[in-house]
Amino acid sequence: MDELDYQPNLLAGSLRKKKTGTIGLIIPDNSNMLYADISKNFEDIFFSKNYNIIVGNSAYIIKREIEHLKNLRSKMVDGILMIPASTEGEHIERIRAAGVPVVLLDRKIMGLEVDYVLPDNYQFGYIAGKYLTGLGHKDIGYIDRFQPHYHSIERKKGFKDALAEGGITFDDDNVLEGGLSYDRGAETAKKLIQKNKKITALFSFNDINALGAIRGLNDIGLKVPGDVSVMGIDDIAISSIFIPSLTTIRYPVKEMVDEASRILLDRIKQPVFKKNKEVVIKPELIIRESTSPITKT
Amino acid sequence: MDELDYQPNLLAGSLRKKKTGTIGLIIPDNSNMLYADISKNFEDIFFSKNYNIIVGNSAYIIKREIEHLKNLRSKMVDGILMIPASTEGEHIERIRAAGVPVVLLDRKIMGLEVDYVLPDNYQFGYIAGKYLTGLGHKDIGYIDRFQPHYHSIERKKGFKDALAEGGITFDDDNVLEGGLSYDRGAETAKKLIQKNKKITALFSFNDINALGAIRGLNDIGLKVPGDVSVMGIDDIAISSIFIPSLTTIRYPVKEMVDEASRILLDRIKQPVFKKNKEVVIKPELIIRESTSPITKT
DNA sequence: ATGAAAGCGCTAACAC
DNA sequence: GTGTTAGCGCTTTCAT
Repeated sequence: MDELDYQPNLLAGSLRKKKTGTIGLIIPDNSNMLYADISKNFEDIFFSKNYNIIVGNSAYIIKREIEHLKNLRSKMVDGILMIPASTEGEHIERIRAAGVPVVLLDRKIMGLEVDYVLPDNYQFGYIAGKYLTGLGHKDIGYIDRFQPHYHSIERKKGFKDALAEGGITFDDDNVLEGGLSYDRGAETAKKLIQKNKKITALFSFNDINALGAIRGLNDIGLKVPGDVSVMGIDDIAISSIFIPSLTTIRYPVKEMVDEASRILLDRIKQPVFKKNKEVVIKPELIIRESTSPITKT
Repeated sequence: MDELDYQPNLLAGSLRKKKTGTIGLIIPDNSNMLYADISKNFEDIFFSKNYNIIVGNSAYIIKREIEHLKNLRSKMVDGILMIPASTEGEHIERIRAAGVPVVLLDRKIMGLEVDYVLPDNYQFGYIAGKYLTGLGHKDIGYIDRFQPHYHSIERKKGFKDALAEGGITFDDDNVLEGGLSYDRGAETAKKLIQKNKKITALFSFNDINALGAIRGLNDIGLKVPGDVSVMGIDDIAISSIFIPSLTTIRYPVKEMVDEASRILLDRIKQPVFKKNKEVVIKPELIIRESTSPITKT
């Protein structure tokens, strides 16, 4: 009857049970180290709970995200975790209305009522501002996201408040929208310094960008941290490896993934939609080599 | 009959058609940038062909790999791509015998007859040897994989041959098994230099390790490439970003993924198992800042 | 052409 | 407790 190597057809069982034991994960881009890390952490947790994961990269393209969502729904996944590609929420609302639990990570979509797990964006800015002013820096360049968004606005607000507490007024002239990439970081850092030679520190929207800034400063003969201190946000793997290693604020990947997994698993067990959850997790300062007390006067 | 937002249940169709439109991907560790890149490339290709991907991280643990394979088979995936976790092949043979097309990437498992897509490991070593001797280096440190394996042995052979062509005999004393990680790279580079002060160049098993080596050399006051040239293998994202940027031999990710996808898709269409394929793809030298002509005499 | 029915391989419900 | 059957939602086949 069974010839030793039998494996049940889970498809049939799933059809019957209306549970597939697979969950969907949609991220913008697996070659972004932060997202790769998030994805790996998810996989670990759900593997231990006997779930499989279908991953999809949206590439920040809303059409791809929509298509992935459709596929996942048709494949009857038990739940979905996603980092949204845009500020559009209608398609997400739809799949949730169809009864599929959805937990969003990283970004909030205004007007969309689902479960969220977010980093404390205000704190990202606040911690950086406090730390840099504590080192004596007064003229601080700020590299903002290319198109300011909900989260970047929060970060800037926190930064501004920290400066104010140190008696320093945030100078809008020291802000440049330098995008998120390494190359744009290099470029933007140079521009900022040329614009204002008094700058002794730079705070960037993310680590990759900050690393680019260090390279850019090096290229015009400025030493980090000797001449200019640089810090970023995320604490991706490169940041500790880079020379100089980067002072940064750790994106709480593990905590966020744990929390999101817990919520999703709960929703799967208990599909009654009570009040949505919104969990916000505090980040943590990681001091390394790229920052130092002010030396110029 | 259909209230606007109907989505078909693909489970039912799959059960009938014996085609799920999902394929399995097993990699050792998605937080390794090379594998993250491979995984992203696969996802892109199969998305465009209307497949979904179930990913699993084996974490180099054979038990996990076996479990993932079981799951994938039970979920009736149409095919499987994997980077094997070990040199064990029995469980892979079994799933293939059950009629699931399997393509292995990166490593060969001796005695296992499946389709393979591999980088040309001999060339990795040969190209490095040629380039370094071409720069005039004669005393070259070699950081080998922790436990030498099929691929690392090939690499060393190529390196040796290149040196021989330059009239240099490969010195086994210049070899240390320094593992694959950044930290081990730093440690091993220091040991090598202390062992043989005449070393002017270092070749490492992979980029992460080579980057660690640069850090290690820096820490004992040696400049790269001024005092010692360093090169690696892979060309991961960090390598072009690092200061100094790393001379390396590009792991042909895109070409390999393209080829593996093509083979897998073929096998899915045409499940008759003819002769297995073994495709070997040539890597490419990427010259950057971490290497320079010899200066010492 | 269009429509009815059988069946994919399981699980849950039901009968014994 | 054990054995049988109905049915999950599709696709495919067969009959009209």
